[in-house]
Amino acid sequence: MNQSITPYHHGDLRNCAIIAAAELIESIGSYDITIAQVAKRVGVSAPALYRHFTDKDALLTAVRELTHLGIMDYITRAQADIEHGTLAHLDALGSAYLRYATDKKAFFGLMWEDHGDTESRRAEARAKRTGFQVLHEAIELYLKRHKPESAGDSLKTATLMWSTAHGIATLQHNRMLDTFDEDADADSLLRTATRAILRSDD
Amino acid sequence: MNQSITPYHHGDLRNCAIIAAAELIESIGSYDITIAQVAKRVGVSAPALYRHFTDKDALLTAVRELTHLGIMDYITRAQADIEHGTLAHLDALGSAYLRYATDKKAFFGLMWEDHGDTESRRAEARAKRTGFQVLHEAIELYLKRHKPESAGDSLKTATLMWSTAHGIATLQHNRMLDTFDEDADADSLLRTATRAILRSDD
DNA sequence: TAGGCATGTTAACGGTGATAACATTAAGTT
DNA sequence: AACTTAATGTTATCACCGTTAACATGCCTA
Repeated sequence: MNQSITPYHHGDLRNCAIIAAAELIESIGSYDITIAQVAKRVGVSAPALYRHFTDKDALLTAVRELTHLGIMDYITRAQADIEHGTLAHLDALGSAYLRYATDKKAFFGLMWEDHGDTESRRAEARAKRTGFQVLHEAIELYLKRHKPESAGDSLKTATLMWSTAHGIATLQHNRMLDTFDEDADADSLLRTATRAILRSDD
Repeated sequence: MNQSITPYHHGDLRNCAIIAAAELIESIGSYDITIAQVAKRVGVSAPALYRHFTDKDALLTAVRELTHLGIMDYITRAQADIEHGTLAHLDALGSAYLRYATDKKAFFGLMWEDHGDTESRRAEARAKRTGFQVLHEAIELYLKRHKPESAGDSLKTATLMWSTAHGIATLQHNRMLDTFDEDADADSLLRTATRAILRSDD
């Protein structure tokens, strides 16, 4: 009798709030969201969220975890059908990174945002390093095969390639690539850089 | 009689507010400042600032102009005593960019921040392109001297070099360079990239 | 010197993140 | 089955922020 359609206790508020926040961010194309907006989307009062997140940043941190999963998904798919350690493999990794930055503009911005919590920053650093490892291993494999005398530089080479990809991605994110060169194409730019850094023309 | 120490009319509120905002940003190391904070620093009520800036973003946009002047100053000083069009010249430009990013962390973040106003974005794009032109001309000169057959690629080369410098700068800004390679040195990384992109070993 | 305009003031509004005090339900104990 | 407790919701409220409105002051010009 008089059973309410939505029960008093949500049941899975934490996860639903994270997903709602992510959906909201994607739909408005910005991570400048409000606790109240998220609460409304889940159908709950705003303070209820504070039972599951210490503060707004904690919620955004949870969303950032999703973005790390998301970009790893892009990367994993990109290298699924490609022979590892080849130049095509490196191209695919870079291309996936750039594609994520443009496809998921708001998420890409969020995942590199400067935030306060030092606790979560270590966890995020670890997640990003995991992504970096994929690139590092691919480069290590490439160098061992094609330039064994440079295999010792694989870490520096990987750092440099990530930096370049990241620079291209962020400049494109700011619409600056077009400003500098209206014909600029992020993907081909990165491919050029990859070949220059590896000093390989094939 | 009864002359107030601070007159009712400030006299140069607009400029003082911009400078106060910049000082505030530098002192707290973040561009997450408050209109009230700026007003207090200038010794004026918060709404007074709205006589000179349409909103908070307009004030920050004015500060961003300062950051553009600031980085141009770094660049101009860096190339003052160096022969233009040399590899050392390009190194100096890159080094100045990286130095600004670390010396003026908050300003560097502010100048690349995503903000709303479309009007001011064009002006800022122009300011940034001015900085880019310096790099572009330096590279054009270098290529004409050392690799005349590649002189036609000067624009793409400049875009690529800026992207790399920018990527290194932003990753360092996020403390990610250390995360990837604890021995990473931004400056030497960029020098390596410069030489790879120019395919020049000297 | 009178009046107008630029530029300052205080008061107030809506929205935000966050906390407090209270309400409801689920789960465990006897 | 009934009582207790902890988890998890609610509404009320706070301080702060950006911003606007209404009013005050004082410089500049006719």
